[in-house]
Amino acid sequence: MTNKAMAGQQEKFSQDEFSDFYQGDAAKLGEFESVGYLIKIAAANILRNTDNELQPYGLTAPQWGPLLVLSRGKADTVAGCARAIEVDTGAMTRMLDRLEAKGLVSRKRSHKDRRIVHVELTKAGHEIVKLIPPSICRVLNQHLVGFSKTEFETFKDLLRRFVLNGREKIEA
Amino acid sequence: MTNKAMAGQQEKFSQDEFSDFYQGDAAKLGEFESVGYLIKIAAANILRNTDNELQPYGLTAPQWGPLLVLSRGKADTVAGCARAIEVDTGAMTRMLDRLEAKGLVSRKRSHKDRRIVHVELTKAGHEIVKLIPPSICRVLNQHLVGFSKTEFETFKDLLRRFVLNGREKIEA
DNA sequence: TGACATTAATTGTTTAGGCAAATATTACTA
DNA sequence: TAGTAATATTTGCCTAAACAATTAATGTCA
Repeated sequence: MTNKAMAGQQEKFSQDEFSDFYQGDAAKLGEFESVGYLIKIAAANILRNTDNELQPYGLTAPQWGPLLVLSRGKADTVAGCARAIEVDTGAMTRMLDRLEAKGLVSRKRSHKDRRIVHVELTKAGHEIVKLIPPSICRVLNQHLVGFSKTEFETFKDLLRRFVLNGREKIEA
Repeated sequence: MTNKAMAGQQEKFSQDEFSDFYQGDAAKLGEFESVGYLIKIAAANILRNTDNELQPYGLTAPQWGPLLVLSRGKADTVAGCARAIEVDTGAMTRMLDRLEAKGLVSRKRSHKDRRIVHVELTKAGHEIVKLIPPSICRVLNQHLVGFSKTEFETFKDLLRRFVLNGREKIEA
């Protein structure tokens, strides 16, 4: 593969490891040299393209998240959905308001624990959920045109590490 | 690899190139296997961490963009700033309202072309701009801990291609 | 048991962005 | 030159997310 494997013998000497990718005066922060900018733009583009894909179904991009979470049984409460998608519970309450207004989900208070509100897909919700994954896949595959399988795996690996690095900082 | 690669002999030698990274039923769309999800989370984390860094200066994360654009002379009008940051001109108008309210920028109508409103940094704006790049750099470097220089370059390359692929679709 | 902490859900307030419409001004072109 | 197209800015309306505060219910522990 890369010349990286060659350095494997030294390994722990991090011959190539670095910690000052960006320096104080950085003249390139708002450009294609900045991973921050690139990620921001990438996220915005995914959002727009997904919005376009889902528009025929009357859905916005952020709305597919809760629907899929519910349909896959990953959560069945407001707070559960919020955790699954990593958003505020307040944001989730209002997101579910909108989905409820569209007749896609329904809520009812739990009897066992009266703090909890159970959320479930309506019949219409179940119908629409089927249409979502193909749309998402189309968008993602489009963004990945020209990627090799190895590049795809590398990309995910780098993204995961990037995310986890940042997370430590948050919870510090 | 898969039986797909066998057909590669006919194609353009793209032995490893692929086009179905995600398939119709994809069970992993909201997880660490989805580049869409990863990018969304990455963007959100950058935003949060940058917010924390800039909070001492009374700035939010999205606000540093216009300030830097202005300070580097990349734009000096509302529409120019909007283009530089790739946001709506309506959003930029209101962003500049907020920055103006904080006394960081000022606006005045052009004499030559009376459609245009020129924007510039105030004295306070120039002061605060100096503090921004180090903060951004800290955040990005933190996210990149453990990356080798090659991985860093690879990461940017993949992100650029990912972005450009999606852009074609938008403008289609 | 009673005080205190935790959890769940909601609501208010703010920032932020997208899209569409309205207005004003300038550019282009037949 | 008249009429139309394009550009710049603003505003209205909507979605979305964060943070803080509130309310209600449940858990925990001395």
